[in-house]
Amino acid sequence: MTVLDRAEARLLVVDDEPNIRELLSASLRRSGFEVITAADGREAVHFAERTRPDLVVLDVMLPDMDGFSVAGRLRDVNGQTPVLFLTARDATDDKVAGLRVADDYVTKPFSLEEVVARIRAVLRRTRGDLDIPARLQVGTLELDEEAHQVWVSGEPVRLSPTEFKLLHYFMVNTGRVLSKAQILDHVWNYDFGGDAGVVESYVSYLRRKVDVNEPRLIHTLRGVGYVLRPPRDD
Amino acid sequence: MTVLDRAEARLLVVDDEPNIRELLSASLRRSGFEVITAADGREAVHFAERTRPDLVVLDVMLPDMDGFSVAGRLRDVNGQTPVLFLTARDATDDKVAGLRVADDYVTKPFSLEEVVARIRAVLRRTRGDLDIPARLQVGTLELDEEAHQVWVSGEPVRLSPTEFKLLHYFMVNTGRVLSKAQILDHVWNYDFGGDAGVVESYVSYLRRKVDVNEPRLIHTLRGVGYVLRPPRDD
DNA sequence: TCGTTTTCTCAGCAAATGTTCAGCCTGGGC
DNA sequence: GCCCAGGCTGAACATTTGCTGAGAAAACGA
Repeated sequence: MTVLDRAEARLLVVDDEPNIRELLSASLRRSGFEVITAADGREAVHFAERTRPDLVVLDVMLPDMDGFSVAGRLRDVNGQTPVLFLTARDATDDKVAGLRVADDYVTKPFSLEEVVARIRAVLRRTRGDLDIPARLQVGTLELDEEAHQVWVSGEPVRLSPTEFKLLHYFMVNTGRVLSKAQILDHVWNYDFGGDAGVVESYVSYLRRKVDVNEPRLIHTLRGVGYVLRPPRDD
Repeated sequence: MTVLDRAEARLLVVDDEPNIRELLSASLRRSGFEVITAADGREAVHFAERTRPDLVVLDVMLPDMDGFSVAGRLRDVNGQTPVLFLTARDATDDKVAGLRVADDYVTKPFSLEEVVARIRAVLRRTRGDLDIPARLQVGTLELDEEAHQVWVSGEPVRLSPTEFKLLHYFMVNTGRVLSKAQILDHVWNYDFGGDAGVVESYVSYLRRKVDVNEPRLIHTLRGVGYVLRPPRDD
């Protein structure tokens, strides 16, 4: 993902499952964030005190204390740190009880695209962060993250959620080659079991809906992957 | 969720339950207010002296002193700070009598929409705050918050309380995508246990009553949520 | 109190979306 | 030019999502 000279923001990732923690922190670092991790609530509060993160990604279910208490403590310690909750898809009770205090939340299993998008959205809202653009543009292609809308040469285009996420991933990585495996890892949920064939299907859908004019923007690199290239430097 | 350059007003939120305090302060901040919190009467008076809030949201039942005494003290200290009381639904007579001291009150469990609306109304009344519009308009849709009335192409429409709150939430967030969870969290009481199905029902009711003309204003974004979009940029 | 309004749930239907796959196409090495 | 692995795409199928009408239950008002 985007590589920046300086970190966009400092994040604290809190989850007791090492897999998830690693998955998230690696991916978020690649997206340009500075990342600190914690495995439980106690650790989270401790690190938050010392490092003053700009945002906390917090699993609702932790071994020592539930996420809401942690969020409360964090806010006691560190003013109005925004919190993005991670929660199981069917955690109905939790939602009712506490998710409203969250600035946003993502259900497990999530896709990395989704988490990054939510983090950016929250930072944009809570800090009015203008370094994080809500609107992307490549050639005649425009994408508004907040309005969840896409235009081709000014004409609105309807995309399904997956199509939208895929296009967004391409646009954030304009000019960078993305392998099918990489795309699968970022755009699809981390528990997706299928093979890279889906990616081909969705690239096909996208081209039909979004890449209709010459010069083409989405290019195939045989044996390597795909690139979204702006016009003129093909 | 409106993002503002400056805070609309400074609020002091007083409640001994941490959950409620967090819920309110997170949500009010998201609505553009600057928020200070206090857990009991003593703290409330102390903070009010120092920070001079524009309005105090005050739970009637506090561990150290009852809300009315607190309100009295606040007024001794800080002129005529308006107060919005929070009270249990089954308020007995003495309480109701006391509530006449309040500029307004909201019963628990409340919906965030309701609290924000009341706060705005009180600020409008007591400060003549013109930054806070009482009338919203989107396309041929008009909503008067104060008169609690809605017109479609100039024709008045009868809405139930929930329908009204939902429409208001849509209109305040024109152009912004709202997920069903988000809608549930803001428009329904915080103790609502049901699922997002109700939202679908109420959107259906609303469309039938207020979104009868082309072009449609309320759009469904499958898998994402709903948007109220003004005509012409679909 | 009784009738009316409102809220909420639910199930059946329709439509959109996600996934797989087989057959065809194509670029590039030989 | 021939071949073939890799890529493309239409079709089929499964799954998910959203819409709506009907009705039970609760709240409200006279």
